[in-house]
Formats: sequence, C-alpha cells, structure tokens
Amino acid sequence: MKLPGKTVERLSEYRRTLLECLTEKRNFIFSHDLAARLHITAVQVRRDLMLIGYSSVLRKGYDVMELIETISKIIDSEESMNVAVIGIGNLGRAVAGYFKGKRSKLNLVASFDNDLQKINKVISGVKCYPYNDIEHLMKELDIRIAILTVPPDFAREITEELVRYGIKGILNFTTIPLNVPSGIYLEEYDMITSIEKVAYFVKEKKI
Amino acid sequence: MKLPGKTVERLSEYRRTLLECLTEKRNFIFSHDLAARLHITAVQVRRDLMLIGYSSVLRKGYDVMELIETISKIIDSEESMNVAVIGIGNLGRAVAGYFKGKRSKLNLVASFDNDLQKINKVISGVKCYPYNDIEHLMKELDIRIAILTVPPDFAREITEELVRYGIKGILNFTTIPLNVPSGIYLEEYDMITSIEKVAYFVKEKKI
DNA sequence: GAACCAATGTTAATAAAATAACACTAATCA
DNA sequence: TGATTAGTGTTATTTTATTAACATTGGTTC
Repeated sequence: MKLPGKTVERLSEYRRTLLECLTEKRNFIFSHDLAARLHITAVQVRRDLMLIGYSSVLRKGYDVMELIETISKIIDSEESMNVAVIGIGNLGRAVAGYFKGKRSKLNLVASFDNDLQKINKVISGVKCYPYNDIEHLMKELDIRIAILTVPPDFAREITEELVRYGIKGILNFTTIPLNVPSGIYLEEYDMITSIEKVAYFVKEKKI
Repeated sequence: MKLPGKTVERLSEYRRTLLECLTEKRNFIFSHDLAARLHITAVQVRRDLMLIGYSSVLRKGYDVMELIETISKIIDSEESMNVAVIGIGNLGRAVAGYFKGKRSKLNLVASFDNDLQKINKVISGVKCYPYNDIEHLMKELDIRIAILTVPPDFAREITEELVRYGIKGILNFTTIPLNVPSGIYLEEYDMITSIEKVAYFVKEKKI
C-alpha cells in the first residue's frame, strides 16, 4: 500500500484523536465528528480511511478501538523502532518530552550532546551521551531515526556521521537544509519559515 | 499579488540563503546554485521569482543584495510586527532563541507563562509576563502574532483569550488542533505527526 | 560577426491533494 | 411496507504544486 504523505500525517492525527475518544468512553465516531475535531472535512476523513481499506459499522460510525488498531497496523512497525535526539538544547528537550510516559512503537533511547554539563545525565527522560559515542551506540542501541536539534553550524557535519553509521531516517529541525543519500528518509521543518509565513499572511489580510 | 503558501515558505528560505551568500561575498548567484543550496530544482526557483516579478540583471545570475530587498519588500510588513511566545517551556525558549540577536521586521516583545519562577524574568532574551497580563499587554505592546507553546490542556483556553483580545495570527505548536474565526491566520505544526511520518516511511522503505 | 552557449522567463504538461458529486445501504418511521 | 434519511464508500472534478519544454537573450569563442 503506497499512501500519500499527507494521508500518513492525518492518520497520525486520527489516531491521537481516537485515543482521546476512548478516554471519553466514546466507542463509535462518525466521519464528520472526527473531522470536526481536527478541523478538516468529513470527505477527507472518509477518503483517507478508504485508502487504508477500513470500513465502518454502518450507521453507527467507526468503531474507535478497531480504527485505532487498523491505523496502528499501518503506520507502526512490527517491532518497536529506536530513536535518538541529537542535540539536547531547548528544542531537543522539548522533543524528548513528547516521548516521556508514552508507550508507543517509537522508543527514545538516547540523546547526544557535547555539553559536559549534560553528558551522562538523564535529561527529559533520556540519557545524554557525547557525540563521539554515536558510532558505537547507533549499533548497540539499534538507532534507526535521528531527530536533529543541533546548532545550525553543526548540522551538516553530524548528518554525515549519522549517514555513515547507517541511520534510516532523519527529522531535521535545524535551519540548515540537508541532503542525504537516497534510501534515507529525510523530513525537514523550519520554524523560522513558519513564523515568517504567518507574518506574511497576517500582513496580506490587513491590506 | 496573491502568492501560493509554498512559494511564501520558499521565499523565506531564499532570503536566508541569500544572506549567507552575502557573508561569503558572493554578490551574484545563478538559479541552479540557489536551488542546489536548498536541494530543490532551478525551475522551482525561477518560477517563484517569476511570481514575484523579479528579473536577473545579466547572464551573471541574480543580484544577491537586490533579490534580498525584493523578497523583503514582499514578505515583510512596512513597519515591524510584534510577536509574543505563549508558554515559555523548552519549546517556547527554543522559539524565542531564534529571535535573539536577529534584526528583522519581526520583534519578539513578550513571553507569557504562569510559572512563578519565570514571571518577570528575562528568558531567552525576552521578558516573561503572567497570562493575566495578556489582555492589556496585547494592546500596550501591539502584539499581532502569537506563537503557542503551552501544554496541550491549556491550548484552547488561551487561544480563546488571544482571539478575544484581537490577535491577528497564531502559530500553533501544541498537539491540539485549534480553530479560529476567519480573519485570523492560523498555522499549525505538530511534531509528533512529523516523527510518526518519518517512522512510517522508514518502515516502508525497509519492506 | 556568425555560431554557439549558458542561463533565463514563460507556457505547457504532469502529479498530488482537496473537494464535490453521487449512488448505495441499513435503520427509521409514517 | 415503502418512502425517508443519515452516513458511507467511491468516482469525478477542481485546485494546487511541481516538473518539463522551449523560445529568448546577451555573452563568448572562433
């Protein structure tokens, strides 16, 4: 099954919304309810679910538990996948925080930094190692995904290392655009761009 | 001029890349060079610049300084625009950090939090105020844009307040989807979604 | 100065994403 | 029971974004 990127993103959002439903003891949900919670359209929801081949129990809407499981079967890997945060400054800690107390197929198993204050300490729920340890810890801990939150000047260099030691996916939060060999999945997000985008559209609306 | 959202995003990236060029004393740049630095195609660059009506001078490529100014004229507002960070935890501090030492049309003028340890202190270069002050400071400091980095449970409530007091744009980094009245620009980014997306595509490639 | 070249600006084609249209189904109710 | 309805699954259409194609232009080379 080859899902569009945007659909994958929404599946992640559906699942979290559905988990909320469970805590509210809602066991069935209509496409338009799910859509409303995410501020998208019901058609979009139905179309996405069509793509993953899920069908509702007619007239009652979707079985929340069942749909969670269906989505999980698609977006989660069979066994859990290990993740590391590279650079445990403010942003790194924020990202690490998302993993705390969550039981999911994604395990945050290490963070890396060169600040002596941080090395060997547990920060935001994860132990910090020096960058030099990347080589052997990548293998030892079976790290597949790296979340890059290092200072910009350091982004290229550390990426080369990650690639060299066999990383499979990188989520780049630095302002430096990276390029990686094909076969490695790269997702980039640039906060400054988002901020400037908001500013632009605020300005335009005013005019 | 009605620019596509994606083009606006790239203009922000072009400008930062061009500023780097200036520090390297590169005064002219070809579309394919600019593209290469951002790992996109030259056609994309040329098309975007076409949309903003910029033409190169000679077969020397684009005049870096001139292009920076052209882009700035489009994506910046005439006078500077004031921004506040709502919630100055790890993520808030990371965002605030981006503004430090940057001279731009976007001024970070305040942060808000309810942690007594933080209130009235300068954190990541910006003074922190209690949430209660939002009402009068919004007007006093002419805050137009809010960057939302509060804990999820608090997102809806604080957004209502921001809307009530006349916010113009919101950049939502919480995992809670918001909806705002039309006329207010909303941009949302969900880190968990990005992480799960990377995991999905890593898994898919492996299979 | 003629032939070529590198890079551009623009139009045309393709791909991706969102939206609309609609036929179908099982529960509802007059 | 048979019309009605609410919600679905799917196909068709529209919109948005990206990529390809190409004519044009001033510079370079012989």
